[in-house]
Parts: sequence; C-alpha cells; structure tokens
Amino acid sequence: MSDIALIETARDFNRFYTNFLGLLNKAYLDSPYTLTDARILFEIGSHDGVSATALAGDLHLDPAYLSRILKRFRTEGLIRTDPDPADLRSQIINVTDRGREEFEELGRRANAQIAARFDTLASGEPEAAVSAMHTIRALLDPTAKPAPAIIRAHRAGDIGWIIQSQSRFYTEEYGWDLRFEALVAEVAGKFLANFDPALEYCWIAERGGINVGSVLVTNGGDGIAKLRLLYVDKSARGLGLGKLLVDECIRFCRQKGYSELQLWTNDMLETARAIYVKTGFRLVSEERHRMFGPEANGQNWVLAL
Amino acid sequence: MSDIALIETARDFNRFYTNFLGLLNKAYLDSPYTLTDARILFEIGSHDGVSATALAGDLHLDPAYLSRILKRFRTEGLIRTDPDPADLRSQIINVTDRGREEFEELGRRANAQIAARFDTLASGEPEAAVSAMHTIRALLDPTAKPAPAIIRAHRAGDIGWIIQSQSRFYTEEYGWDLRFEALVAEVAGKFLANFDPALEYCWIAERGGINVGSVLVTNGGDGIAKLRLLYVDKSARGLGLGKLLVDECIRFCRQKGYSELQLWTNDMLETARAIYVKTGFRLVSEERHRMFGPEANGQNWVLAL
DNA sequence: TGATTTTGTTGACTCAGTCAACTAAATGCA
DNA sequence: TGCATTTAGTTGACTGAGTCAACAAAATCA
Repeated sequence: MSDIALIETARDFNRFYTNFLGLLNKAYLDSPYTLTDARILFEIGSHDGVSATALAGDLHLDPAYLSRILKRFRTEGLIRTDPDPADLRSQIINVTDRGREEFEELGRRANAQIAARFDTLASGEPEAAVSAMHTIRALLDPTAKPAPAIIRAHRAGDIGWIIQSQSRFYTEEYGWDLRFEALVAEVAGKFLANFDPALEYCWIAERGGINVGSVLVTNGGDGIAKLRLLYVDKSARGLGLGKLLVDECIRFCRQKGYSELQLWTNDMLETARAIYVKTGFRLVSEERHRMFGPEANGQNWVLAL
Repeated sequence: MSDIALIETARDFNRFYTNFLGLLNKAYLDSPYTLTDARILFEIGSHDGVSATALAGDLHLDPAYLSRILKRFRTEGLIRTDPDPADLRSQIINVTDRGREEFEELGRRANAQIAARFDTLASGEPEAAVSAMHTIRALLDPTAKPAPAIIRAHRAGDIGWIIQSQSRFYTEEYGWDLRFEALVAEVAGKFLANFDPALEYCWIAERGGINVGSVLVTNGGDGIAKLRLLYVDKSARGLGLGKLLVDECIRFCRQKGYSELQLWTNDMLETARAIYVKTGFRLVSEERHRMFGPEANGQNWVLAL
C-alpha cells in the first residue's frame, strides 16, 4: 500500500470517526451539559485535584473559557476549589459529592451508548474493535501507557477462548494440526466437567477487557498438581504476565497442600522454559514425538513444593 | 450485554480520539474555512451532484445551517446549484473550478497533517494503524456493507470458538452456568478427538473473516447421525444461515447413507425449532431438566432420511 | 531587587449552530 | 381529479460556545 493510499484511508477513517463521535456525543444533549462540560467533568472526576492550567492543557481548552465553566460548576456545587498551598496562584479542583454523582451519571450514560453499539455486533466483534483501538492508540498516542493487566478466575466462554487461542497459536507458529486442538479441548473440557474449586483453578489474564493469557491447575491425584495450558497472547508479551500466572499457580498449589507441581511442554517454547527455570522447575524427562504433525521435543518438568 | 472493561476502554479511546481529531482539525484554522465548511466542501468535492438534503443527512447538519453555508459558497463562487429536473424542489450541487481548487488545497493540507503524524512512526507502524482503522470501521460503520457469508469446513481454533460462542450465548440469554460450557467442551472435544471425516463434519459460517455460525454432525452408530451445536451469531440472524447450515447437514447425512438424523434442543430456542419443523424434523420426546441451573424443556427431534 | 513568567479571572465580542415559520414542489389518497 | 400531507430548501430571530485582549496576583529568574 503506497503512502498516499494509507493517508487517504486514514483521512477517510477520521471523517467517519468524526461523524461517529458526533453521534455518540448527541447523548449529552438530554443532560444539562455540553460535550466540553462533560469532558471537563470527566477529567476532574477521574483525576481529583488537578489545576485549571493542567486541565486546559490536557483538553486543549482556552483558559478563559475553562475558567468560566469552572465558575459555573462551583456555583452549581459540583466542584470545590482551594488554593494550592505550594503555589497560591494555582487552584486545586476537587469534585463534591454532588459532582461525583453527576460524573457517575454521565459515565453511565456514555457506557450505555457504547453498550448499545456493541450490542448490535457479533460475539467477539467488540473485542476485535477494542483491540484495534488499542493498536491505534499505542501508535498515535505518545503518552499512552498500556492498560494494566488483571488476573481473574475464568467465567463463561473463557474455556472456549483458551482452546481457540492455543489452537491458533500452535497452528500458525508450528504448523500443528487439529489433533492438538482436540487434545486441548479434551483437557479443558475435562477440567470444566470435573471442576473441583477446592483443588483446581483457572486463571485468565485480561487487559482492557480482552483476554490475553491463561493457565490452569488440575488435580493429578496423589498430591500431585498439573499446570496446563499456559498461554500469553503475543500482544501482551514482555510484561511478565507468564511469570505472574505461573507464580499464581505455585502459590495456589502450596496453599492447597499439593506436594508436587508437574507440567508438560515442548522445547521450542523458549520464553515459557525460561519461566519454568526461574520459578524452580526441574526438567525430568524429554521425548521426541509427532503427536500433532511436525516433530517436536516434549518435556516433563517438575517442581517440588 | 458487553463487558464493562471493554466499554470503558472504548470510551477511553473515544476521548483520546476526540482530542486527536481536535488537534488535526486545528489545521483548518489557517484557512478561511471552519471544520464544518471543510467537511461540506469535501463531501461536495468527492460526490459531485448531491442534493442539500442528502448532504445534511450524511453530515448530520441542520438544514438551515447548511443552507446558509451553501449560500456563502455560492456567492464565493465555490459551487454552482441547479434545480434537479426530476424534482424541482431539489438543488443539484456542483463544485466550480475554483471550488475544486480549494477542495484539493484542503485535501493536500489534511494529507500533510497525517503524513506528519505518520512520519514520526517506525516503518510498518502506519500500516498497522490503518489496518486497525479498517477493523474498527468495518465493525462500527453500519453503511459499510456487510461481507457475504460463506459456509466452510472447520479449521484450527474453530472448535474453541464454538465452545466460547455457545457458552456466552446461553449464559447471557438464559443464565445457564458453567456446566453447560463443560458439556459443550466435552461434545466438541470428543468430536475433534474421534473425528471421522468419512461420516462426520463441522461447518462454520463465516463473514468477512469472522465466524458467525456453526453446526456439526457426529456419528451416533447404527446408521444414526446427530446434529449438534447449531448456532448463528446475533449479528448474522435473519439471513437464513441457520436453515442453510441444517440443510447442509441433511444433505451430508443422506449422502453418507445415514438412516436417521437426531438432535437435542431446548424449547425456548424458537428460531431453531422453526427451522427443524420446516426441514421435516419431528418432535419425539420432551423432558424438563435443570442440567445447567434454570429449569428448561429439553426436546428430542428426529428426521427420517 | 526589579523584570519576567505563570495562573487564573473578567470584559467584550463573534459567529457557529438551533428553532420555528414559511414557500414551493411533490406525493398520497379518496 | 382535487385536497391534504409530506418533503426540499430558505429566512428571521436567537443563543450560547468559544476567542481575544487586558489585567491582578503569585512565583521565578537573573
């Protein structure tokens, strides 16, 4: 794609998105706030204690204009301003309880707008859209810091996601065939079917509402736990999520009184192997196999707890 | 019902992009045109011969406001308007040579803006951003015509997708619990593990590279085939995809010499039931159950082939 | 110490955008 | 056919979002 075509496409997208945002922002019309009001209220609500100058800078607003809006907010009891003891020219802006209520109401309304849009989409599409937004933002916003990842227990649909992401990854990267997806589906299906919350667990790493990693611990009997289906999506590598997930497994297994944690992996997964080494796993055996098409080197690792 | 984290992330992106577009649009300040002027000029310049009403609709502008702007453009010699011979109320708007010059100058300026942005990026990054813009647009722009749906055999990741979409759907719509995902994972996993291409099959309906439907036929032994996991995503309903998928199953089963096709479903799935009736299935038994939490009415349907 | 910069406020203004009322042509309907 | 209703576009009258210049008070610089 030539430079000019790229630029034209970007412009086209910008025209479309200008329109799209315009439509979304009509939502503020049935509240007493303008779009600018809402943006300011949002900024104050989420960064309590900013100064007027910082606010004007962030939102690219005229200081005079902002000053008037803040004055109005003050008389309406939405915000409180106190001079900054460190710089008496500067005013520290805080939301009052009423202000916070309004802020939250606006938030609810904005969320509903987007939820309504997302509702017309296929399952998986909102995730795709948000993931694309991440991409754009990461590229065009120099100040963007990646959203923090959270680790949580699995919920509806996550097991399917695990199977899908594992299968896609090994197929694309190593040319494994559908037998691998079958194995994963079996492991994951059995995990769900016999799920014993007292001794087993599934962790999902999520960033900005998008699944980016997984791992699960299953009960192998005789005090032995198995770590399975460790995965970190390529969009979230290098953040230490893999290590975090494995640490979580180890902590869980110790707490549940397991004596040993075992895992099976393949040697071309170097990042994973590094994590296993660092967390104290020991390689106990190795065998070449062709379980999924191409030849690979299966490895068994063990950690005494 | 979409995930809150997804929505928050999307809102965050929208705030960012509002800002970003605001900065880009400042570019128009050193021309005699406002942003609205520029949008109108662009629209006329690229779709010669539009009517004022169409223009107002496309750009979501007040007709009165637009009328005034067009009047100004006319006196400045940027456009020419002639009554539409087919409807004398309506005016056909065309750009004059001067108008086209201005339009192109604006275009050059907007391109330069974006080029400057892209210039600060690494090689490959502009392409990534534009590709992400495509993704968003395809998903959020209702006028972007939907790609036609196709039906194909399953491939890597599809079984995981089936589990995920089934689980999400039944959880969100009917409050079924994880036991359902476990059942689906088991069915789908067994299908993959014992997959016999001579007697079994999995169809995926796909649109624009995104999965929107599924169904599979498994061998039940004794000349009996089972139709399972029929699903059409809400974004693709009403296109007859469900019927198409079931027809495909029946054709396949006849060709493979099965004597009977059986399926199990639940009676609240009315669209599915309508398809089964229409394709000749007969309801043979029914039982209330609580297999997945809420009470439901399980049904067995049979089609003699 | 006095010159300069920074934070925020106020006065005065403009013009983008809205709303209601209207004309003229087209369409629907009995 | 003729009368009521709808649609395309225009104009008058208005509002209020946003801008610009000037200013006070505090902080910083040199």
